[in-house]
Amino acid sequence: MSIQIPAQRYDLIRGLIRDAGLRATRGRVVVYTCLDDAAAPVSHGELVERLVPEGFDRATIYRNLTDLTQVGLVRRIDVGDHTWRFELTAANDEHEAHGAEEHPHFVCVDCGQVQCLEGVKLQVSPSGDAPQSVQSRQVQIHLRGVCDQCS
Amino acid sequence: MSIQIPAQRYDLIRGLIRDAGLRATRGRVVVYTCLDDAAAPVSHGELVERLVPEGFDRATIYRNLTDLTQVGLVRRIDVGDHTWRFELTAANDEHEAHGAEEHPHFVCVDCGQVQCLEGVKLQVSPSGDAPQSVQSRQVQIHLRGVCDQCS
DNA sequence: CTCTAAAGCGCAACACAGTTGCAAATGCAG
DNA sequence: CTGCATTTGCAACTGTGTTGCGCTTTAGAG
Repeated sequence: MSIQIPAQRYDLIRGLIRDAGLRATRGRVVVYTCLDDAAAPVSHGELVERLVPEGFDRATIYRNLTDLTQVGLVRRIDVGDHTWRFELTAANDEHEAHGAEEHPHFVCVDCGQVQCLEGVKLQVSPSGDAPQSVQSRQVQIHLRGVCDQCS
Repeated sequence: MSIQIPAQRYDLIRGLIRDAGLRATRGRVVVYTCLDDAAAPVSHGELVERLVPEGFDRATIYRNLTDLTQVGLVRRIDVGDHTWRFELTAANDEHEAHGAEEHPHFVCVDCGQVQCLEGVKLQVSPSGDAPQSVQSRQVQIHLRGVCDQCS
């Protein structure tokens, strides 16, 4: 099973990568495509399994993932099993539309799905020893548990 | 700086470990004591750094941590940096430093330091779309931001 | 189209937390 | 005190993540 990408889609993705400020190499387009096709966040190991037989290198896949992460096309998460998983940020563009206020993210430790929680707020006791950044809500809030589908 | 534990405290901890169903070896008492003394969850690596010079072995420390975790004296958490951290469970914490329930942890995205947050609670709106595990508080809560020292 | 500097690639090796097999040492029940 | 199951120390290994370096490719200028 080799990697076949329709020319139109290839060029579209190529454009996304170049717009982000990276050179659009075949490796990057293929990595991006794999993430796009995946239903759930993908680990480096899974991509290696899939792409090394196609002639791509472990290190290249790794660097492409981190490069794409650095320019913001991809998000890197750790669902608790000590392996990084990657997913397109574009696919979850609603994140940006949520408005300025920081909302918590729920990560399923089983399937890795990330979900935004609008109805969950922090309640910081004034007497607390919490850092400034917590008190001023300048923090990312991650809840790790099992999602309804996986439980 | 060597490990000195007052006889009274040593025997107390020894008793806790034996009550939990484990043999109270010196290594286990020392590991437990270190966790008890720590203000924040401790990683295996940190304990190794601390205890190997005292003559303890990496593997022994590792196994003691997992043993203590298995019998419920210790809780193992993963704040997303690919290292396990260990802290005493509230049930047997004489210091009252930790509340009864599982508390949120603050992770500095700069220096990596982890801190326990006692005065921070979740507030889940009943109308929300939050998963069951969130509503029943069966989740680990992580706040990621910059700590006071790093800001 | 051709050329070139910079960016990216492949290889191989390393880093690092976590984990295990096994013989020797030790806690503890009786 | 003794026997023996548990625990330890050592050393080696796994799997994921990471990097140095010389070669190749990309993208843009000419």
